[in-house]
Amino acid sequence: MGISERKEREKAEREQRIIGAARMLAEQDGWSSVTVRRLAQEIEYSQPVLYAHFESRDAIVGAVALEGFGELGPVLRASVRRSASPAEAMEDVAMAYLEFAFERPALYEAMFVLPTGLRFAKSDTPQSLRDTFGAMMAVVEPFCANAEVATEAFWATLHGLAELERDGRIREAFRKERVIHIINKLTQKS
Amino acid sequence: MGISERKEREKAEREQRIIGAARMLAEQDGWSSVTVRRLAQEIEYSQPVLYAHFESRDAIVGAVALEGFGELGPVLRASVRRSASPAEAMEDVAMAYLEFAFERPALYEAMFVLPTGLRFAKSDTPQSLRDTFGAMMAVVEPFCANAEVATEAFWATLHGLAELERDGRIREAFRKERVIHIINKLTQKS
DNA sequence: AATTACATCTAGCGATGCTAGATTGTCAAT
DNA sequence: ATTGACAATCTAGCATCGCTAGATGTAATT
Repeated sequence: MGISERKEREKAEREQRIIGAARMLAEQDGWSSVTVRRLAQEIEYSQPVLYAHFESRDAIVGAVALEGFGELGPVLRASVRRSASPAEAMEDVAMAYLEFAFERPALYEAMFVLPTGLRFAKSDTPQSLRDTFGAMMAVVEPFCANAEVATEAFWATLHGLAELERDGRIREAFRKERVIHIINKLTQKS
Repeated sequence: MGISERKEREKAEREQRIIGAARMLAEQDGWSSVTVRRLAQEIEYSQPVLYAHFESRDAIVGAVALEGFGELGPVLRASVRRSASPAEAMEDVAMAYLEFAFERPALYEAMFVLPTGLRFAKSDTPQSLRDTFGAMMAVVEPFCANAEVATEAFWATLHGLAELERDGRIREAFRKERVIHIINKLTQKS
């Protein structure tokens, strides 16, 4: 039965090519230019083939988002300097989060702005996203009684900073100042 | 020369009807169902007429956003309880901001998520948006040295809370807890 | 060899945003 | 009053989008 396995392998490969093409095109020309036709052309198949892999265009965006979730957690963990104080660790994570958002704007957009058909409220939250949340909680915990609530708030702050800066509502030049200010406040005991 | 004035008046009126229809349809069925054809039908004109008023569909979204900016500032100012302490004032503004976002999700989306073609970084920021920023700065100022940076951070936090809660990434039930936690931190002196 | 099942494509549907060109209506000048 | 110019408005259509039904070719099964 090596044949069906080969087919499965090929299918998985093709699926990855779709996701890769979508991500590349999005990062290059923005998500609006990621069309099903363009993707089909990129993987050298006709359009209906894409629908054998994904239910809709949104689902493709979702697959890219999922890839992003798989990367963000490790990036955050790796960002913490060795022998950093708890407050420094928090600052490292904050800066790393923002750099992630600005260096891969299309990926970040897929993860947090575009409709992807992914569900989060329930238990079907992808493990990689749970990990990301965990990475943030690790640096928030030392300073807060209710770590979960505090992490949600921390995350929201970072997301807001990323979004408002991305479309020019707050001044790019003051990114570091804002982070310093916030970390300073959040690491006060109360 | 009353004629041309009447025409101008009628044109302004029609423009307002377009904006109103867009806002209503968006709040009712989401922005994706606000199409130029639907709007034309709503105001009982053909589609090209809309392009005599707005350069593109995005510009219509922008006009709705602008209307929203005109409302958010006053809402925030009015939210501060009489004889509230500085910390309480900050909490009032935070809660009012979130309630604004959740009670008029489509309006908020137009203001802060959708592409609108509006510019913000420069001096052409609409006055109403400056006012909104001012309303937030007023409650942040007592607690921070660099009020501008602190306000940007505060605003970002609120925006992040609104966005993450809107698509189910953080728990709706803990909204108040998150706000309390944040206000508690931000109002510590440092 | 005939038939079934599967993989893939061609062609097209109903939308979308937007626009060129025809058509109507409204005034001013003769 | 008639005509002509100008502005307002509409009809009709383009290119593109996401998506899919039905045709076509290919491989596996009987």
